[in-house]
Amino acid sequence: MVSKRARGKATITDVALRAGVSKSLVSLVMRGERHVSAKRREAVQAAAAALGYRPNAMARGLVERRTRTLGVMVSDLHNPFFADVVEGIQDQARRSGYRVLIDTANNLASQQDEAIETLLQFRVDGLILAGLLAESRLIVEASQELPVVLVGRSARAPSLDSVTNDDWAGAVAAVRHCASLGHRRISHVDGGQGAGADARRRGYEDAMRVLRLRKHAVVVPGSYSEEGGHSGALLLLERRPRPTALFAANDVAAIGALNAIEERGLRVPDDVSLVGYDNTSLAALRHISLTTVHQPRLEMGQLAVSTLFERLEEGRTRPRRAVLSPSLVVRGTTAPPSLDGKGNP
Amino acid sequence: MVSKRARGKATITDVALRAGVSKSLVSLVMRGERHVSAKRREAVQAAAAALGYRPNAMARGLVERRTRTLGVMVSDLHNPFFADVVEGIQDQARRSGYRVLIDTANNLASQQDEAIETLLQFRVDGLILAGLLAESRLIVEASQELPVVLVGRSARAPSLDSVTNDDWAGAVAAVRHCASLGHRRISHVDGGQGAGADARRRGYEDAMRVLRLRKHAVVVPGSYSEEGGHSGALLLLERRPRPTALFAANDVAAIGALNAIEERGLRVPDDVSLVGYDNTSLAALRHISLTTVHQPRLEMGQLAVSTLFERLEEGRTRPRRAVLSPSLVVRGTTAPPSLDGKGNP
DNA sequence: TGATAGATTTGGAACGTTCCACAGCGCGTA
DNA sequence: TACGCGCTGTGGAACGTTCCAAATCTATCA
Repeated sequence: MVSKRARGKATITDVALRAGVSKSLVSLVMRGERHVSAKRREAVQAAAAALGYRPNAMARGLVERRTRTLGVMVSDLHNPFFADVVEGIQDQARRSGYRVLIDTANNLASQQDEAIETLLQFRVDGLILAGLLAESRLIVEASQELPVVLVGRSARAPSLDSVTNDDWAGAVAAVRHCASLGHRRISHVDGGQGAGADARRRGYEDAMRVLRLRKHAVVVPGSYSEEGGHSGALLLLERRPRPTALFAANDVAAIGALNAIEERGLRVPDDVSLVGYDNTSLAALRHISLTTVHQPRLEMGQLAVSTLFERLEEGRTRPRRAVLSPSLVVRGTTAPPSLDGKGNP
Repeated sequence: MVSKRARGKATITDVALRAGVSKSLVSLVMRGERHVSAKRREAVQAAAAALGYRPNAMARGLVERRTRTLGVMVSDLHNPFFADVVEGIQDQARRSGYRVLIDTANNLASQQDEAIETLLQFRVDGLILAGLLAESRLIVEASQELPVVLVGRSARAPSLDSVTNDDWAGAVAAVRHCASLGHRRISHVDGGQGAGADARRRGYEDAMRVLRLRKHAVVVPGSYSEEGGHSGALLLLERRPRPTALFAANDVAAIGALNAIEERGLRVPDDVSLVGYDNTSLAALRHISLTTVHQPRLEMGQLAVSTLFERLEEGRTRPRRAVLSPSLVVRGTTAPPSLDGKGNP
C-alpha cells in the first residue's frame, strides 16, 4: 500500500496517472502548448492542482540544457546603488520571460568567486556581475561557456561585455565643479579595488593636472564603504594646509567622510566641501543633500540584460562595451571655500 | 570527428574518459570520498582541471533529491535592514556547508509569490522569507514540502517558523520614550501591510492608552518606504494642533518623514521629534542621527538558518517562534517639546 | 464506405549525476 | 595452498523532465 505522496512533491507522472493520460501530454499542457484537446487539458490542470504539482526546474534544465534564468552576483547588498541595478535587471528579465537568481559576496573577493560558482553550477543561462571586485580567472573562463556582463566595471578580457558609466568623465566633472567654486586643495579618497574606482582616480588626477592644480592633488586609499570613506577623510583632514574639498569614491564612502568631517568639528560645506559618486537615494536625502555624480542605475541594469540577450538570442559574439554618461548633481555639500584674512582659502 | 567540447561544458563522463576510469570513480573523487587510491585521484583531478569540469548542480540535485541550497526571498532590497539579515543568513549557511540563492519582490506582493515560486522550482532545501508582505496560500502550501521560516513577520500557519523581534514592545518603548520627554501629541505613521507593522501599530495604540494619551493617538496609513513615511508625515503635519512627536513604522519611512518635516519648514527635534524602527545604518549616520528601535539583524538572519536546520537535520516538526528583544536607541531626533507661552506644548 | 490528411497523443531515449550491489585484487592466516 | 576479508573500482538503475518519431483519432471528401 503506497501512502499518498506528500503534497507538492508530485511528479509529472503522478499527474499523468491521475488525469489518465501520458506524461508527455502533461508536459505539453504544463508548457501551454496548443494542439491539446480542451477535455484533456482541463483534466490535466485539475489533476495538477489537486496534487499541488510544481515542475522541477532541475529536471527541466537538465534536458532542455537551459534554465531561462539569469544569475546576478552583487558584490555588496549594503550599497543602495545595487538595489536599483538589480531592480532594472529584474524588470527587463521578467519582460523577456526570464527569472533571476541573486547571490552576493559581502564585499569580499573570496566570496565573490564562491557566489559565481554557485550560479554556474545551477547552469544559469547568463551571468551579470554587479560591482565586481576583481576580474578573476574563474570569470574569464566562465565567459567561454555563457554570456557574462559586468556592471560598473569595464571588462578587460575580450569575451566579457560590460555596462558602465564613464567614471573618468564623472570624476572630471566632480573636480571641475569644485574648482569652479574656487577650490584648489581638492583631495580624493579613492575606492581601492572597487568597480570603476581606478577610472575615477585617474579622472581626478587628470582633471587636477589640466586645471593646473597638480601640486594640490592628494589621493588617499579608501574603499566603497562607509569605513573606507571615514578613514580616508580622517587622513586628509590631518594635512596642513587642510584640503577645502573632498571627492569621495562613491556616496557610501562620502557618508563616511561626512561623519569624519563632523567628528573633527568641521562643517560641510562651510569648512569642507564634499562630493560623492552614484547619486544613490542616500545622497538625495534632504538631511544629507550630497553633491554627487549621477549614474543611471535602473537603465544600467536593464541594459545589462539586453546585452546578455544579444548574445543569448541574437548570436552576437563580439564584445559590447556600453558606456553611459554620468551627470553632476549639485546639492548642498559644495560651496565656495571660505577665505582667510588674506583672501586665500 | 568530434570537435573538442567547449571548455567547461564537460560532463563527468568526459572526465572519466580522459582519466581512464569509470564515471563512478570520478563522482567519488569530486565528492572527496576517501578509499580512492592516490594515483587515480590525481588522474581524475588532472583531467577535471584540464577540461574545466564543473559539477552540474541540477543533475546532482535531481538524484540526491536535495540541493544543499537555501532560498531567500527578500521583499525589498532597498531597505538596508535586509542587507544585514542576508549577511547573517549567508554567514550561518556557509558555516554549515549550504549555499544561498536570493530572489526579491521589489516590495510588490505580486512579485513575491513569483520569487518564491522560482526558488521552489529549483528545489531549495529550505526557504527564508524576509520581510514578507503577505502570508499567501502558496507559502502555507510550500511549508508542507520544505521548512519555511519567516523573518520579521510572525507566522500564522502552524507549519511556519518565524524569527521576529517583539514589535509590540519596541513600539511601546518608542512611545514611552517620547512621553517621558513630555510629548503628548504623539502620532504614528504605520507600515501598512509590512512585516511587523501591525504589531507596531498595536504597540503604539496600547502604549498611548496606558499612558492615558488615547485622545491624542492618531495613526495615518504609510508603508515601509520613504514615500510612505513622507506622505503619512505630510498628513500628520496638516493637523491642528500639530503633533509634537512622530513615530514612523521603520527607519526608511522615518527618513521620508524627515524630508516631509523639513519641507514644511519645521525642524527636528525642535519642532517635531521623530522616532524610527530597525536601527539601520541609515539611522546611525551622524547627519541623520535618528532615535530608533534596534533589532539584532545579523542574529536574526543567523537564527533563521539554525531554525531551518533544526527541521532539516534534527527532525523538529513543532513550530518555532523566536522573538528577540528590541531596544531603544536614543539619538538626536528626539527632545522635549518646545512650549508655547502658556507652558503647553 | 474507404481513404486521407490533419490533429492529438504516446512511448522511450536522453540529460548528468548519485547510489548500490557486486566484482577484482592483494594479503594475512590456517 | 586456499580462503576470506578489506579495499578499490565499476556498471547500470534512477531522479523528473523534454523531445522526437511514431501511433492513434477524427473528420472530410470522393
